[in-house]
Amino acid sequence: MEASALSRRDLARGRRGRGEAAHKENIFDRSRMAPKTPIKNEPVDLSKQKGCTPERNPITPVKLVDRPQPDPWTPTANLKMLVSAASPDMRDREKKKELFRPIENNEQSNTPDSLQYDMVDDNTADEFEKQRPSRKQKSLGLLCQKFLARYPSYPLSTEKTTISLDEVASILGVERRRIYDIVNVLESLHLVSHVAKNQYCWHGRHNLSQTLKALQEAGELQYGELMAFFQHKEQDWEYKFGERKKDTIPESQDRPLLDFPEPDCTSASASSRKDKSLRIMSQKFVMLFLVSKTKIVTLDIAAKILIEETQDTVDHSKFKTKVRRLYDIANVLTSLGLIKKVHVTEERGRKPAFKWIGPVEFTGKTDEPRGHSPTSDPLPGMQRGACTPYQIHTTGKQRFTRHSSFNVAQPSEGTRRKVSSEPSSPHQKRQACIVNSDEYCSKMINLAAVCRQKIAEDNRNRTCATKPTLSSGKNPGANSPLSLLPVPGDFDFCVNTLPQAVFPVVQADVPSLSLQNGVNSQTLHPSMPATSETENGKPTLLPNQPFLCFPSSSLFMLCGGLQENNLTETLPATGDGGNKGAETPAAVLQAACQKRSSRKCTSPAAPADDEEPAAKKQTMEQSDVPLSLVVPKKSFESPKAESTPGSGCTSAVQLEAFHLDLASPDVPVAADKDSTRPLDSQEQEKWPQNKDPDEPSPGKEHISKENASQPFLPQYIYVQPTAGLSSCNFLFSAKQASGAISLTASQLPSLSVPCVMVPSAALASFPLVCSPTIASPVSPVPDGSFSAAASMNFSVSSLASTTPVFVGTTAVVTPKVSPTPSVDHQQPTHPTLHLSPVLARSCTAVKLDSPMCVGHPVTLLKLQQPSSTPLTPKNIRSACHEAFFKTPGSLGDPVAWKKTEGTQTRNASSVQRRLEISSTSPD
DNA sequence: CGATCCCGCCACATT
DNA sequence: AATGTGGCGGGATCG
Repeated sequence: MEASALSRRDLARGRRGRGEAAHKENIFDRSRMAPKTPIKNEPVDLSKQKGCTPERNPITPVKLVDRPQPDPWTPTANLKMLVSAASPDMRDREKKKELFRPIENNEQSNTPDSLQYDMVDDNTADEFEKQRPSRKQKSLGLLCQKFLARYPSYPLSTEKTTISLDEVASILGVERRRIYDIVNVLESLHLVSHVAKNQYCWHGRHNLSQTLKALQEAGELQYGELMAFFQHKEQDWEYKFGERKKDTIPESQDRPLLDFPEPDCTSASASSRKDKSLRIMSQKFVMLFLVSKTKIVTLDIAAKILIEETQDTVDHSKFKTKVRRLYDIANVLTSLGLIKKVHVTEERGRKPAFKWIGPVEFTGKTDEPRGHSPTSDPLPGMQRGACTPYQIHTTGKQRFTRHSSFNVAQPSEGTRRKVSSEPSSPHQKRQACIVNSDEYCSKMINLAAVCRQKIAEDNRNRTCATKPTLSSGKNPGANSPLSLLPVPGDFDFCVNTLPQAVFPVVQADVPSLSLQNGVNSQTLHPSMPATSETENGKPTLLPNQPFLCFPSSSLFMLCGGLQENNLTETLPATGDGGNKGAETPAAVLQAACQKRSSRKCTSPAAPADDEEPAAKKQTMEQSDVPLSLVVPKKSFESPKAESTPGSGCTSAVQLEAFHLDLASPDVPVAADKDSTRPLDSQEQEKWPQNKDPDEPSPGKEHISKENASQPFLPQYIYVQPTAGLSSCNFLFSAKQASGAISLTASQLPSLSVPCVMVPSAALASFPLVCSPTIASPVSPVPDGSFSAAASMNFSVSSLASTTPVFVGTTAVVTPKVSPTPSVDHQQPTHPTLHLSPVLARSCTAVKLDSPMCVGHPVTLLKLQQPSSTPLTPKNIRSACHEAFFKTPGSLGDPVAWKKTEGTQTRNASSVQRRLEISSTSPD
């Protein structure tokens, strides 16, 4: 009866026609149950639907769980009954919830809803009409509130509440589909976990802080990387990358990286859909908030970011779709009280945005790998690095096993998960994945924006380093590819040369130059394997080659010059700073770097650091501009469309590409280089490229060739590790520093190019490390993780410095050696960067195998700090961090990577993949 | 009219 | 093949 009535109404309203048929799912037909209550839910009348006559009886066996049949609605009848019974209660809740709602916009909507609800009962159909109408009542946010109302925020650990989707759907009177929307978001925050088919386990908010923290960390890292990537991308890469990426990325990596490596199950294989999943989007979205200083994220920005694609412009439709999804997510988050809707008025106008109103404490998180961070973590243990997230469950309370936390955790994942009871649900896979590398673009964007803001502020505040960046002009000398690194003097980065080569910098203190020098000095030996490792599988470092490691952010810097361009584009919109153009990039870089470095490094170690960081922080905070995230419009994207769909992001790919190159020199590399060149070229040219093209490693060769061919070559190639890999990023300077070259030439032509590895995770924390050369090629270690860790460690320890370095390609830093190289990073004076003294202090060469890198063992120079921390590979959490991003597997085996092979890029962003797929459809 | 976002088709994943 | 999941976007509502 009612149903029909309802349906009519609906129809009348014009609801979408589709409906008619629809309702397959479970709609509750409460109608039958209680005629009168139209209930909030909508009454969909199933009856008509599809032919079935629902009315048949609602009562049917409920499918609650099973839902044997297609006609769900009927089955649910039972539920309905329940519902009906409950309905009053429900209503109350709802009302209450509404109250809750405030979170969001609060006020507004409530009343109506509630009223309506009430009305419903009383009135009949007529009223119904009234009632039902509003969409609000049906809104996902309201639904979510209802949903949440059913479960305690902090359930006793003992009791594990299982949630039956069908049941809930029926109770709430909605289709199951809607419940999925809610649950997916909740799952991304670990409030629930998917236990089995239709079954979810309610965890409540116990882990929320941990989760958020993890997300924050992940977000930072990722972004950082992205940023770096971004730059690259923008610069040259775009196109090239795009292509490469395509190649590489797609397949292999995809998401695997982060995604879900779930603990056990996951094998990673499947994931197809999941990538996109709302779950992931949700996490990313949350990350945006967490990394945003302002805590405000506009929808469009978020959408852009989340559209990994990179596609620029891309489809408008896509954008729209993304936005729709974001609304869905936002509604749930709002219901959770984590965000609220706000409007940001920007240049362009007023834009819808959401502000994070949830806990931020963890924000402070430290991520540092190193030690436990100071920050207060709620959860003990967790924090360390990436691990934390995982732990979440474990940590204390929890019983819930099932789900996974972020993928990241690989480590234990399995264990944990299983723990729970679960049978195994196939579904396990799904866990939330944290972002992956994919989104570089988006991240980049964000980061850029953020950085930009920061920078701007920073600039204001401090002058020091900032600007230099891009301006390319700054140090010509510096320009050298590596030079970048050096720039900063303080920065952390250390350069070391290998035994042979040494970077003056390091030792000297000032490094800035060192890079350059280092470069020069370095010798490469022909060997090269470094790059080549890829091929082998093991990476070896080149002995002589210099390496630089720095935080991804740093990388950013490196690209700086390039970036600028890009950045500029991207950033433009933002108003804050004003920094747009050149500065921006730099700023960004700085910011990025700083942050990280500061955090990580922060520590006390470097005096200087404190200052700066603080300043930065301040700035950051201040900057709050909501917009921070604002992304430029698509600027970044546009250009390249051609390249590939995925082009934008490529970071991950790059790495692979990189590897590939080594392996097979041909192609890709060149391309990259080309692309790169442009940027740097100017400055770079100066440098002579000494390298020889001839020899050595393929990769190098390419480079060298290019160099040769082109004088400028300055570029770096950045490889992002993205996914799995370790998080290392490599930068290669296309051209080396002249000096390096020279040396090289004689010795190692092949290698001449310096590489920079940056572990993403690690990076974050520390500045850079450059090792000019590495000593032995170590075999790739099994523990890739370690390597990463190791690197990190050292870096961390050593680097106390906070300051980020900027490297602008162009501007970059001056080579100048600063007087106080080491220590004061900060001196205002420095033009650009500061080196961290620490680094300078001692760099030891360490060999790391970086897993990331493909395993080849790279030797990093370690800086010893005063305290030298041992680098054991493992120890560091940095490793964890890495892991965080990566899948375990990746970490572990370098080899695997290779296998991955072709892909190389695990990095590739899933997005890209998708894109590609779509367009191409690889699969 | 733009912002929101409900609704449910339909494809993919899993069983 | 059935069913669970959930991407996706049309188009209805809201403001």
